[in-house]
Amino acid sequence: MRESDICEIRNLPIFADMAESAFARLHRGAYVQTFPPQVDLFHEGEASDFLHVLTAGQVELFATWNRRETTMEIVTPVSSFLLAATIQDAPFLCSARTLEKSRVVLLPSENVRDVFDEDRAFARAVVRELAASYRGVVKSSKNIRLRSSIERLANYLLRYQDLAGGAESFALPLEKRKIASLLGMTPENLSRALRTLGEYGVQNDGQSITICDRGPLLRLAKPARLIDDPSS
Amino acid sequence: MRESDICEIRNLPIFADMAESAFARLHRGAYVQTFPPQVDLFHEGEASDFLHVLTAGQVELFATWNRRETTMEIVTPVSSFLLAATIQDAPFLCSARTLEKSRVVLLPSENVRDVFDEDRAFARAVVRELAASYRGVVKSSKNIRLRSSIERLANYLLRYQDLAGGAESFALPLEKRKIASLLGMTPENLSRALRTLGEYGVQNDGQSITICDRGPLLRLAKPARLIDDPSS
DNA sequence: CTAATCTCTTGACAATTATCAAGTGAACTT
DNA sequence: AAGTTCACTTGATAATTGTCAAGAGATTAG
Repeated sequence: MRESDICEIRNLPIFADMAESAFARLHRGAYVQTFPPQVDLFHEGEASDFLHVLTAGQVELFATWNRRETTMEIVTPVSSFLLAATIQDAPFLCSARTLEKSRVVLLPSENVRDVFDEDRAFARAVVRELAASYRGVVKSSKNIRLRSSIERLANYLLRYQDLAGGAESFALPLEKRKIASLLGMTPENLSRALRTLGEYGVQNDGQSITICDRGPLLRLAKPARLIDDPSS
Repeated sequence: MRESDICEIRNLPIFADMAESAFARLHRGAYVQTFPPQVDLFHEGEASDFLHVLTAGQVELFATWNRRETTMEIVTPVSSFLLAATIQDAPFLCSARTLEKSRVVLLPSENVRDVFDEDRAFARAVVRELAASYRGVVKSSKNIRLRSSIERLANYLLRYQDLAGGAESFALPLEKRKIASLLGMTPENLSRALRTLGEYGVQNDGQSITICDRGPLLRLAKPARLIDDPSS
């Protein structure tokens, strides 16, 4: 593992506060891999021998059943993923593939479990990270259960406008078919929903979205802190 | 807090391995409450000052948005709930109400966070419990995203037949409208789905379900370890 | 440059799911 | 015992969502 990779992940909340010696034990035997786009990293059901940290690129976590597939989450740098499977030493519930050229740091799961017992700061950070992930999935579940697809889309657009600094126009961060899958709908349905949102002040051209007036969209979306705010 | 309550929760995996002194610090200032059925315990958005442990009865965790409501989980004894909110010191994402007369042990959240830092066995148990909860929500999310309502119902029935020891006939563990809400469907829809399952060997009379032949139902439900097995 | 591939869009249609209204039967209240 | 309430069921209908097919436009490979 190169010095630059070590530095990069060291600043993550999950590693930031731990002792240097514990961090060294954690990344002993770790390695880094670079993948081209559209590569499968692992498949659901496999054993999770490494905690993964994405340092560059984009990774999709998806699940399959009966020839159906759904996007569970998009991982963006710099963040860890698969913490729960690592802790439990249990098989992955999701599969993963790169969407862009990606760089992944792999920390042996055994190290994670060992150092968890030895370093309090790390233990605290791990449990906080896990609690945050848990709350993230619960929010996503509420989103799917309580809202129709057009309501989910409206909230998605508002969130990404905020992330884009509130600019009237911004680019969608993903292919539309991935957005559709993430929102639990078909690409056809997404296409039609975007047209319908024209009546609510949303203009769409390719990957570009323009929201001329947030008012109508907000009245439709009714964003709620306990569903849409990632920090609460 | 009475001696019997202390014993009861002490045997939970989350408390079983910790030192006696740590356990004592944990339940200092704890108390126990008994609630009649249909009582609201707390509402989403409120601060989580206590880790809850249900020792008797049944509690529903539900979420609301825009006058809609959905059941997120049914808590059965003996188990803890609200661990993630406790750890993060963050507001509840769900509301809770009793479905039966229930007994709840309340452990101050501050104690949980403090003892987490002091007792390794407890820290390990907390993180494992949280990881298990996380994986539970992910499975539930896969269930909702990848399956139609009748497929979810078919899997639900098969699971409860197993829990009932595999007997041909067994009683539903909840009111049908709660089952409907848990499965993300309306009561009307559940009623019709149960009729449809008649073609798959399911007989229903009130709270009683009889599955004369699991074959057809299994072919419809296609249960998967990574969605339906709570232990994997 | 051309052909092939792929995403996105649109239309027609089908399946799924929800809503509204009414009726039945059981449990509970007075 | 009679009345009330409530869960559940059923029918009719509407809304939502998915499927299939075809075509436009962009990108990529040769």
